[in-house]
Formats: sequence, C-alpha cells, structure tokens
Amino acid sequence: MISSAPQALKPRKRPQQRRASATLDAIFEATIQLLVKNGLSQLTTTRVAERAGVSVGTMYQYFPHKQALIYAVNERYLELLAERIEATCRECQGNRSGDMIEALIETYWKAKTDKPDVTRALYRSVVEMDNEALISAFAARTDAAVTTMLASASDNDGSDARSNTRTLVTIIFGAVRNSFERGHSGDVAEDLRRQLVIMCRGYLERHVR
Amino acid sequence: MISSAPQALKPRKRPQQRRASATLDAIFEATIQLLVKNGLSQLTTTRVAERAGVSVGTMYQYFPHKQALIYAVNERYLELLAERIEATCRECQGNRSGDMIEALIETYWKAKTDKPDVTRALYRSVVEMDNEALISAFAARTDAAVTTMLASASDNDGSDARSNTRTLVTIIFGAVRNSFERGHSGDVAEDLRRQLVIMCRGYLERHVR
Amino acid sequence: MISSAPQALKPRKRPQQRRASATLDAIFEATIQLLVKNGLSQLTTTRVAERAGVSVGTMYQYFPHKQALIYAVNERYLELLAERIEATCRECQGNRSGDMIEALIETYWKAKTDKPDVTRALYRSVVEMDNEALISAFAARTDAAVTTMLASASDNDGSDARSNTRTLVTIIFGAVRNSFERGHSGDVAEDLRRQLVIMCRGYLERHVR
Amino acid sequence: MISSAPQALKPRKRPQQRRASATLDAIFEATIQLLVKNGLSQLTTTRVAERAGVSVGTMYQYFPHKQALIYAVNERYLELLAERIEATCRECQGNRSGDMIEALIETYWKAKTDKPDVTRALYRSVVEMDNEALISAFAARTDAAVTTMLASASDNDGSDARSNTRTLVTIIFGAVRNSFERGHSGDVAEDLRRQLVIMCRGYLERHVR
DNA sequence: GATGAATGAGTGTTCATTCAT
DNA sequence: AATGAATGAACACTCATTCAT
Repeated sequence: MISSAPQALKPRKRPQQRRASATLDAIFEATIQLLVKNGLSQLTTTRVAERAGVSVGTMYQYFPHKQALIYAVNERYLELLAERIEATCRECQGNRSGDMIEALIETYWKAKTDKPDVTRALYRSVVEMDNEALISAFAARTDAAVTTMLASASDNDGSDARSNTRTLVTIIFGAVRNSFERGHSGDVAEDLRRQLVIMCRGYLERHVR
Repeated sequence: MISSAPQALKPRKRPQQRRASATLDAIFEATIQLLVKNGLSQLTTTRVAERAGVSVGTMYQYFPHKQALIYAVNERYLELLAERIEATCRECQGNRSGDMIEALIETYWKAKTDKPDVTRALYRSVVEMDNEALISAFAARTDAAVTTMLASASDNDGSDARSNTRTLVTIIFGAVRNSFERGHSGDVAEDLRRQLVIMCRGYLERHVR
Repeated sequence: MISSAPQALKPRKRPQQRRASATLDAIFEATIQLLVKNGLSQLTTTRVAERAGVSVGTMYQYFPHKQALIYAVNERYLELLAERIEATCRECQGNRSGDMIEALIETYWKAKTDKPDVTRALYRSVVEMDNEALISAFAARTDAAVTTMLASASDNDGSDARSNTRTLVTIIFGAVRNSFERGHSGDVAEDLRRQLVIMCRGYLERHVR
Repeated sequence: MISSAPQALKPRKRPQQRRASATLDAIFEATIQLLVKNGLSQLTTTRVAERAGVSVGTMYQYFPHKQALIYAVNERYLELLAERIEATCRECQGNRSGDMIEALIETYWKAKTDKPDVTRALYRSVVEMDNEALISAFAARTDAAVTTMLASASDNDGSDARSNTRTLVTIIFGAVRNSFERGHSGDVAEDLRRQLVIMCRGYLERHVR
C-alpha cells in the first residue's frame, strides 16, 4: 500500500466484501473513463455514479468527497505501477547495472504507454489535488526498490547509491512525462527511449571509464 | 512569440496604451499570486479582478473567458523562458558541446527555481487547459535554439542533431519538473542538477569514446 | 396535449409522485404571479424558486432552463384554454351556426377576462420565445374543434369550412387580444363582444341572405 | 406626433440639425435591423451603436436609456402607420362605407405585410415596455380618423359611430396580428383578408338589411 | 443499506450606464 | 460634442453534498 494518505483523503472504508469490491471497481473504472473522455473539470460525482451504476449516495459511502475519489484512483494506479517496478527490480537482482536500468526503463515505459489515454488523464487529474503524500510514497517505494536492485549489481562500483538512484529515477520518470506532454509520436518516443537507455548506461559506467 | 494560440484562447485585444499595459500586468500578477496561493480550482475571475484592482468587466475586455486568462499567463511565462534559453544558446555558440549543455541546464534550472512557487503553480495551471499549442510552440522554439547551438559546437561529431536535441531537452525539462513534483530539497536538487550535467556530458561524448 | 414542444424546451421530467406534482404546481403558480407582478424582464429563476418555496436546484430538475419554464407555463395555459374551447364545441353540436359562434365567443371571452392580469402577463411572456410550435398546436386544435362543430350545424350551408373557421377564429382571438392591448374598460369590452357576435353571425348568414 | 409619451421614455432631445437627424436615422435603422435579426433579448446598446456607426456615448445623448430607444422606434413606426391610415381615411371621404372599410383593410394589411420581418420584430419588441401610452395614442388617432371617415359615408345610417369604429378597428388590427402570429402563408393570409372584407362589409350593412 | 431528490452557495459572464479624456 | 474604456450589479446555471424515505 501507498499508505501515507492524509486523513482527509482516505476512503471512508475499505472494501471488506466481494460485493463492495465490485462496486469500488465500477466506480474506479467509471472515474477513469470519464477522466479520459472529458477531463477532471467535467467530472461530476453524479456522472461517475451514473456510469458506475450506483447512486451518488452509495458513492459517498466509499468516498467522503470528490477529492478522495480522485486520490484513490491515483493511489490505485500508482500502487499497480509500483508493483510492476518492484517486480522488475526483483527479477534483475544480480544483473549488470546497465541491463538493470534498461529493464527499468522498459517496464516503466510500457506501463505508461500501454494505455496512453489513461496515463495522460491521470497525469492531469493528479494536479489539482493534495498529492504530495501520494508522490512521496511512490517515490520512496520506487527509490527503495531501485537502490536495492543496483546494490546487487554484479558491476557495483560502490558509488553513492542514493544519489544515483534518485538521478536515474527522476530522469526516467520525468522524460516519460515530458514526452507525453510534447505529444511525441510513436517513432519519436521510441527513439527517445533508446537514447534514454544509452544515456543511463553511460551514466552508470562513468566511473569505469 | 509563442504565437499559435488557438483562436478561442486568444486575448481579446492587445494593450495599446500605457494604461492598458499596466492593467494587463496587474491582471497577470494577480492571477499568478492567486494561483500560487490557492491553485487553479480556487481561482475566480472576480477574485483576480479584485486583486488586480480592476472590475470584472475590464478583465473581460482583455480576455474573452477565464481560460484565455490562464492561457495568456502561461504563454507569457513560456515566452520569457524561451527567451532566456535562446539567449543562452546564442552565448554558447562555438563552445564545446558539454559546456553548452551545462549552460543550458544551468539556465533552465535557474529560471525554474528562481520562484519555485510560481513554477509549481504554473505547472499545475497549465494542465486543465487546451495547452498543446502552447507546449508545441515552446518545444519547437527551444529545440530549434538548442539544435542550432549544438551544430556550432567545436567538437560537433555530426551525430543526429534532431534526435540528440530532443533527447537532451526532454530529459532536462522532464527531470526538472519531476524534481519539483517530488519536492526535492535544495541539496537534493543541487545534487540532481550536477548528476544531470554529468549524464548529459557523458551522452554527448559517447561517440568520442 | 399541446405536444409538439421543440426538444430544447421540453421539461426535464414529468412529475411522477404526488410531491413532485405539488412542486410543479407551486413553480407554475410562482412564475405566473411574478409575470403578472413584474413582467418577464424581471423574472429571475431565483425569484421563481424562492416564491415557489423550493431551491433553484430543484427548479432546474424540472426545467432545463428559464425558457423551458416560460414555455411550460404557456403550454399549460393553452392546454386548459383549448380544453374549454373543445368542451364548448362539443356542447354545441347540432345547434344553429350563429348560436355556435356566440357560444364560442362567450367561452373564449370569459376564459381570457376571468383573470385579465394573467392573460395579459402570458400574452407578453410568450413573445420572447420560440413559441411557434405552441401557437401552431393550439391553432390546429381549436381549428379542428370549431370546424367539426360548424360541420354539424343544423343550418350548415356547405360553404368552405376551413376558410370560415380560420377567419372566425383568427378574428375572434385577434379581437380579444387587441382589446386587451388597448386596455378597453369593462363597458367598452362588453360592447365589443356584442358587436363581435353580431359581426360573426352576419358572416355566417351571408350565404343565406 | 403620437405625443403622450411618459416623461421617462421620451428622447432627451429632438433632432434639430440635419446631422443629428441622420444619426437618429442610423440608430433607428440599426435597432430595427438588430431586432429583426436577433430579437429584443439579444439587442444591446453597444451593438446598436456599433451598427449605427456611432459610439454608445452618443447614443445616450439621444436616448436616456435602452427603453427609450425601443419606445422611440415603435413611436416612429406607429407614426408612419397612423399617417398612412389617416391618408386613406381622407381619400375615402364621401364614399360608401363598405368601400371605405375595404380601403382601410387594404392599407393596413399592406403596411403590415410590406416588411413582415419588421412588423413581427416590432410586435415583439413592444411587449416588454410601458407601451400603453403608445398604444392609446395610436388607437385614439386611428379611431378619430375612421370615425370621421365613416361619418362622411354616403350611406351613413346614423348608428353609433364610436362603437362601430372601435369594433371594426379592433377586429381588423387584431386579425392582422393574429394572422402574423399563426404564421399564415401568403394564400391563407390573402383569403383571410378577403373574408375580413366580407365580414366587415356585412357588419356595416346590417342595419340596412 | 441504498437511493436520488433537494439544496443553495458559488461562478462565469453580460451589458446598461457613466464619465474621464 | 463625441468617445469607448471602465464599472459592477445582476443573473442563469452547476454540482458537491446531505438526508428523508
């Protein structure tokens, strides 16, 4: 769990029954669809409820207010993303650091470009929100996973792991977001990805040089 | 000029008198202050006008609607930013490419961290807007400046200039944004900046190696 | 039903519960009162809601916009008026045509002068509105009733029923409206009514002559 | 002059110079065009001024407020209409009453159907206005003209002239208006006009019968 | 528990009117 | 006299949130 949600943004209750979970899923799905379709500014609680097939009242049983809904959707999204990153990091234990970072880029890139509409919609939705906790938690979690991974690298050269990790992660995540914002075409994006790999590999090997 | 604003978002009129220009400045200033203070969702036309010391009606003489105001504020911001980047690019003509990119990072970083509140507020405000034209124009302009600069590098190795530029620019701008989002402290940010320089230098020198 | 309301002007929903029906009545009543008191130009949705004892929001559940409200009020008014006319036409089946038209004039006159304020207010409110559908439907309905009635007249002379009906109805309705506009006093109006009867009787008997 | 305008609605000043008169004409023309095009609800003082080629300020020199403008436009329109009616009445002096009324109908009908758009637009514009004075004055004037005309009829039968006039005028004017409202086609309107003549002739001859 | 009708504060926008230039 | 920028009260309409059923 990306757990440190500010109290105010936490969902009122956790799903405990299968039924509730299905409802929650429907709400999340509806929210994302509407975010993709019309953006945050057009998202109304009524419309979400309608599309999710529940009443507004019911929705308010799960989320104390609209913000909490948006928060939760992003939380869930980042949760899945973090899991994928952690999985990759686990799988690369002991590899060469260059291969590690290439795998990380690959995973992150795929996760983001898989459903680009959703990615874009969530990038946008997260903005008007007290999202620091969310971002911090996600950052902490991915940093930890990447640091651990790099520490296990067969060519670990003992340079500052925290700094390296932070740099790499910040650059990779930032580049992807910026690529989205610039509206890069598939080809351009692919080239960028390759260059990014080259750049990161070079960065990791710099001490060897 | 970051000129290709969609018709709907264009300001209604350009200030032609000293007075009008002052009014426009006041409106921009008020908008930014309020964005910094409370974010886009709390920004109302009335409040902007009030703080700018004009009436709502006057504001609507300059901007056909709220969106156009936000658009103009960002346009103006990017205009200044682009100018600074272009200036740097001009100054570095003929230098070594590594030094060029270091200067570019330095300029961009400074511009963004100078008033971090404003940077953050505008990053957020631009999101819920038809901002593609804005971003594209800015991207095109900076890409052109950087490409020209790199082409003049004393150690120009003839590698694909467009791809190199795109990569470098996307990574630098993305990293800065992500650093803001993660809420990096001054020290951390400074380290990131240094690492970014190292990484970009390495990238440029890779063919030499 | 005066049914052919343009889509845009249709009420959002029909009252399905007792409560909703009462609410709707209250809204109509409030609207009419305010129209009588201050005219259409002073009629605000807030004031209507206030006087009806509901919130604006509730009003907007029934009517998608102000126009639809005005439309509905007139629709309802014309519905009742049409019913009264049809009733009279039914009752007069088989009578002499002169008596028929006298009864028609009597009914219409009474309906209009019963609450002259309301009549006047609605005459005015209907003007700034896409009211053609309303007027056409009402015209078609009354024409049909009158034509049927006249066809059953014991002294039916076989002259062009459609033309006769149209002429009579247009003249009667027009005269009443004009009488209202001129602000005729009770005596004058009463005289006009009598003269109108004489004139229409004469018109119907012209072929006999 | 249809003179008894309530003080508040009177234009601020009368045109005394050729130039002012031209301006006034332009304003009137612009107003009518806009009324025809978009109706009273879309008519703004700014747009009128713009189309008339003067500044708003200038317009306010001639009319103390928007209402006065609308009032004046209608006043002028009714002035011309009254003149045409009076002319017809004068020309028919000494004729047979049936011919008189046919000429009256002809004149009125022509005046109204000549520019049906304008007629309709003014019918509508006059509604949201303190127009009683206007209507009364027009009624008094036309009644006087018609009464005088009828009194001179070669077949004058000495029946109540005031009542006859009022009846005829109310019916004719009312029928025309109602015909407009019902949106009668040319053919239908023409038939109505003929029937109206028949009806009025019959009414006038009733005592003879 | 679930519903969805009702609420009403809040917002973007218009436009008649004024008045400094 | 003429202008048109500035004003700001006013209004239609939305939508997050509540709560009676």
